Amino acid sequence: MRVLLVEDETAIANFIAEGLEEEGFAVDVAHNGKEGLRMALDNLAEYDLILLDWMLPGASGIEICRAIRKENQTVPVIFLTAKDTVDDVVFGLETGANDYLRKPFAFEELLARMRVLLRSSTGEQNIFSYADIELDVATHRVLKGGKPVELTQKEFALLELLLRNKGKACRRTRIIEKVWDINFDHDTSVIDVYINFLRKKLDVPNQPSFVQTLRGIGYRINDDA
Amino acid sequence: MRVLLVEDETAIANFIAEGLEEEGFAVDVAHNGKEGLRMALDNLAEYDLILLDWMLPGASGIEICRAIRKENQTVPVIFLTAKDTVDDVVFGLETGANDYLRKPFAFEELLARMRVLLRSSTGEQNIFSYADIELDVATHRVLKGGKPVELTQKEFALLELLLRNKGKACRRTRIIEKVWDINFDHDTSVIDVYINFLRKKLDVPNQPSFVQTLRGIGYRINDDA
DNA sequence: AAAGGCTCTTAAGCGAAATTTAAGCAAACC
DNA sequence: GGTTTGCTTAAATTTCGCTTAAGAGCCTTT
Repeated sequence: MRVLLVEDETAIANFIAEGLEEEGFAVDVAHNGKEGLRMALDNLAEYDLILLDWMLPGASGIEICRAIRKENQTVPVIFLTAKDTVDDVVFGLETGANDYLRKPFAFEELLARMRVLLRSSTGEQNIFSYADIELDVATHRVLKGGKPVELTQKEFALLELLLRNKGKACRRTRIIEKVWDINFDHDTSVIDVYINFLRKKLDVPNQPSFVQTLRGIGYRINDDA
Repeated sequence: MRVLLVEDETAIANFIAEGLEEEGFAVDVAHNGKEGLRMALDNLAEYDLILLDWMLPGASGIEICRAIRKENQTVPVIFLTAKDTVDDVVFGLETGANDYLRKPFAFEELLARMRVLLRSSTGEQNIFSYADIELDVATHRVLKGGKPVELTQKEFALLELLLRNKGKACRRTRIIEKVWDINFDHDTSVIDVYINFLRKKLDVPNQPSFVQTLRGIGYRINDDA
């Protein structure tokens, strides 16, 4: 974990830097605003977190924070400053900082707040695909070759079922149960009709269909892509 | 934006809830620990942010926070509490909270800190836009082609939800839950009416609407601008 | 206290789109 | 070649969203 600390008072800078190093962080220190700005912009991708004093000779912490946010929306920034009115805090946070500690602060609290910001958030996705067809359950979107294809509810539900079972056969009775109702009239041709709708929207002309017909059983999307 | 507030002192709870509602949040209040725990776990996915008092009858804020983190790693949690030692703060943050405010706090600071957490859960932004429409969460204003457009709370909340999810489908049930209430009568046409209001205020006559209807699903603002 | 205005919600008719049915045709299997 | 099963199309039916209008609730003004 690499941290950039911009702080002009040497005593405070050393205190924080040493404390963080003991905790296993790699710390770069900038002792004035200009140096801080340069270091931040030169190696922005290298830093996992940035600590900024507000009042600095050369360039203020606010300016540095704005410059950082222009380049990189995600790297966490914490203000450490003696400016302690509510307006200061609000202003600092609106500039793009993720947290704001009023001096004097306890080192332990700084550490705890840094760890909060470093806890990585992992967003998971629910995407199923075959060849150049992609279906995103979360956003309810289907792409074909990168371009959006508008599907109706039933079309989407049917395609989702088939893709979730890629490589496996989907029996007609199971399709009826999952996409339509358990108590759906069993001799109907809705499935055929909807398979036809999907093929019209997703197949490439004069090419084998993306979904195989299993005569007497149901349908299957192959496993090969 | 839907917020769960767990706070046993009625006066404080009302003060915060009303303030947040004026800012356009949908707020659910739990008045003791047990209720808070139940509400949090029952509808965790619906909340965009959770505010917890520490000392509560029934179950402590710490317990609630732990239970939340067991289920969901990402929803932002802020402690609001009179426990003000550094050890308390560190302990609270290590339990999984994202921020910690010592009582008494300024409402403005709470708001600013909430906005920090809400923008980082949606990509570090306070301004959302589509084509010449701009929505600023911080100032609660909407511009169309640079000119201010007056929107009501509900209109604003709906537009914000749609813009935060630009490119994604917003399902009707999700819209009802986020902008109206979790327990809102589900067969109502409020959504249609409000979409209509937004279209009247923001669309260009004889041009496709800024928001697409996804029949049977909900609405979407496209990704292309 | 009444009047007016604003926001939010409900309800109903209309029209368009989605879904289902039905029927004739084509392909596969025996 | 006959039978079964699936494909395709068009028409019938149903659902869903759009649009209006109107009423309830609340706040402000007089």
